Amino acid sequence: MEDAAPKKLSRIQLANRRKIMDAAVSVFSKHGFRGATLDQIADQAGLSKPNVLYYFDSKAAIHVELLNALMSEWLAPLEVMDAQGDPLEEILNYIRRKMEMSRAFPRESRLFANEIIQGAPRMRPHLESGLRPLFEDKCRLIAKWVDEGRIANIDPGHLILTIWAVTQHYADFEAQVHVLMPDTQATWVSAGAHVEVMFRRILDPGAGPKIAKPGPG
Amino acid sequence: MEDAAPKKLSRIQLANRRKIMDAAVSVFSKHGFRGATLDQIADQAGLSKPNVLYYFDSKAAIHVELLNALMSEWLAPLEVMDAQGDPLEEILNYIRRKMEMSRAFPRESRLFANEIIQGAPRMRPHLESGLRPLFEDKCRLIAKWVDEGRIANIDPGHLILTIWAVTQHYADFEAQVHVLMPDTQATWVSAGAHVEVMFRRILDPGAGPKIAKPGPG
DNA sequence: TCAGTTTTTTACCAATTGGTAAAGACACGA
DNA sequence: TCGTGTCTTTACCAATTGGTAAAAAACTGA
Repeated sequence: MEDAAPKKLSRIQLANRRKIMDAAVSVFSKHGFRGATLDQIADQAGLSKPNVLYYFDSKAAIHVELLNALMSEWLAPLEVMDAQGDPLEEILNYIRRKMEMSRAFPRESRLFANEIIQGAPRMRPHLESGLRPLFEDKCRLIAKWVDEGRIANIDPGHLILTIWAVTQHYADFEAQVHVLMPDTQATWVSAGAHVEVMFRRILDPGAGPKIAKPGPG
Repeated sequence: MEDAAPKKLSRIQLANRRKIMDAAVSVFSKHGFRGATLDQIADQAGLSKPNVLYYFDSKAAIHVELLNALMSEWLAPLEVMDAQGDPLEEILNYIRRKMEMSRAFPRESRLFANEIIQGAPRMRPHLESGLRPLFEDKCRLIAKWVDEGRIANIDPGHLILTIWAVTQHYADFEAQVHVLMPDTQATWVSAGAHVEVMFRRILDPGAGPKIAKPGPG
């Protein structure tokens, strides 16, 4: 119903909404939803607070619009994982894309991380309806590859969680990583090499089935 | 100077301070520092707000005392990693301890995660002085094991980061994990098996040096 | 140019926030 | 029993918070 009006946005509206969204990514990712304030967002966007509220109904509205807008972008790399391709390369390409996203969009990664850590109060419906079907779909695909012996035996769900954990860690925990590895640029390079080597070892079917798989038949 | 007074704490003081700390873990881990309020902490502790401030100077004081008190507990599993033991078992035991901590103390894990994600504004000194030396020490140990060929060739620093990322992910992103794997108990069991298999594959020296190591000599 | 619309600013709230002052209730040894 | 120190409550702030009303300004097409 409220989606029925396809009102065109003027040049100014578009520009200001983008300014606000960009500022909101910074502020929400740095303080979480409760810790972020409209004044901070308005400041960073270069607008007055009432002016921000002229474009968005409320602080919560900014937050959900941000999450919704970013969700599909965030899931895109997983969506392109293709049943027709070479299993190892498909998974490694997914990992490479996720690493690149962590490097290029750390604020966005931390925005999601904040929301999830704090219990996903505003995003759970989206997780159920958007993330879960995709997750289950790709789990089935990976399980098939495992069954066919094209990658090593591994739990598909936990594999995906592990990929998220490792790749997003470099963005979400940047502050800590930076303390331990001060040369940021070198860290990203070596991190890329590390995850590549690591997941090759995990997925290489040549290593043979170390764990008996209680498969059908 | 302020540490010079070893004032004994009465039974009541001890009990109430513990109540406050426990409540603070819950509130800070759920909302981050900025998003948490003294009223929430007081409520959850079953005390009035001024009474909470009778035991702690300020909201910030509670937060830093929490982080400081938990820091050493959190690092303990890494400290016990022993140069004398079997490399693979030492590392796997560390991983098992970290998994157990994530399972048993997810709030504490999220408390740290919030602080780090938000830039570690109140914890950076501790990271520099407490975490970094330990991290570097264990990196040297792992590097030695790699040099001796007792585990597979891998970047020690990134290995440790990966262990943190994977183990803490199950606690920090519990809300998301729960959406994707609703049976919480089964998830912890399968997760334990998964990380064990995974890191065995990563570290098994039998796999041979897949990457040329530009070592000395 | 000018009426009509969109955008921005100014001036406000009421509620919540972290924190204080001071009086009152309590504990406990002499 | 009393007095002294510990603990708790009540009653407050001043600042910040998310949000509103309405006037002012800027832009628009004719």
